Amino acid sequence: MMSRTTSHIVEDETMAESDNRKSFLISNLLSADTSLETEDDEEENMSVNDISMEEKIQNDSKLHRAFPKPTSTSTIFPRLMSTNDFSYLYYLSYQYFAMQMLKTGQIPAPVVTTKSPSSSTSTINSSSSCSSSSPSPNTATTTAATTITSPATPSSIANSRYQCDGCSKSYSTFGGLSKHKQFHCIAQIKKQFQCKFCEKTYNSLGALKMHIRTHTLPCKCKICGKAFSRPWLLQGHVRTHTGEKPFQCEICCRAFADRSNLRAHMQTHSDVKKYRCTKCSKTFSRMSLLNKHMENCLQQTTTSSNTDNCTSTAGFSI
DNA sequence: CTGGGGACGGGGCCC
DNA sequence: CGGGCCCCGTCCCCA
Repeated sequence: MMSRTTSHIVEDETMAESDNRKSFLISNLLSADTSLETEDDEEENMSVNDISMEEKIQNDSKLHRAFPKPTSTSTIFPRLMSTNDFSYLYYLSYQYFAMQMLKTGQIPAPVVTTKSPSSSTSTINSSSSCSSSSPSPNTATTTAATTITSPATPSSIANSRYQCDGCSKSYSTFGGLSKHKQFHCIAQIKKQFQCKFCEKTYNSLGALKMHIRTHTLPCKCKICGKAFSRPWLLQGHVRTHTGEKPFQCEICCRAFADRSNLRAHMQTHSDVKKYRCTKCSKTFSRMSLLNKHMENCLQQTTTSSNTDNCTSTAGFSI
């Protein structure tokens, strides 16, 4: 809930009055928010819509009565940092603040950072601020907590942009940046699924969890204690103890404990192997055999000043 | 050196 | 979302 002591907007009001004001703001601005929706969906073309939005805010007398102008940056920033559960007001206040910066030429603080997720009651919901269809403050998402890098020089104020620290794309509104980071920025999305044990990143949580198993090795053999990342790997290992070979060659009836090894074995029954050297057309049942062959083939071609065939193609074909 | 088997790793897909 | 499975691949060893 909003703190009475930290809010400059509702410090003299009851919470009921605050809710009424919130509803008033939202209902009066949803019409103007059409441009914001367009902006969020069309990330690269936002400047025109932003100007339209700013003009609407600036010229809306109802808005000014409900949301009085701050008098200086010293009164703006504490409110921005503490208005934690009313993201729509936060968005509007920041828009208003940006306009004042444009007008006065004042230099804003270098960095304005939202509260960290550790303080759950003070997390600013930036995602709902850019979603006009659901302005509820209860839809806060920690992924939308972002760092806002403000322009550093007075000359750049005129081109006030919010830059993504993941891919360096810039946006003219905080809402546009928030939505970009939450849904579109590959760098930001990948950051969410980065392995804590190594540098690998994944597009999904499931893939990351699967990878993490290669570090934690949760499957241990009861016989020898060796650990594996997946149960079926352990299952295959246990076969080395039991001697079980469930995969049988249909041609020679030889049995294997591993399906991949049976597949490799099946290559031995084929006249034309799967992996072929593009230099001499010799075929091999395994990639490793082809690689070994190509090393020798490369040496031969090196001596004959033809070094490009086997290595450049480095290929295999069926 | 070559060919083949054994053991294992890891990403992706499906249920 | 997690487990099972498939597929591709690598490394090592041996005949």
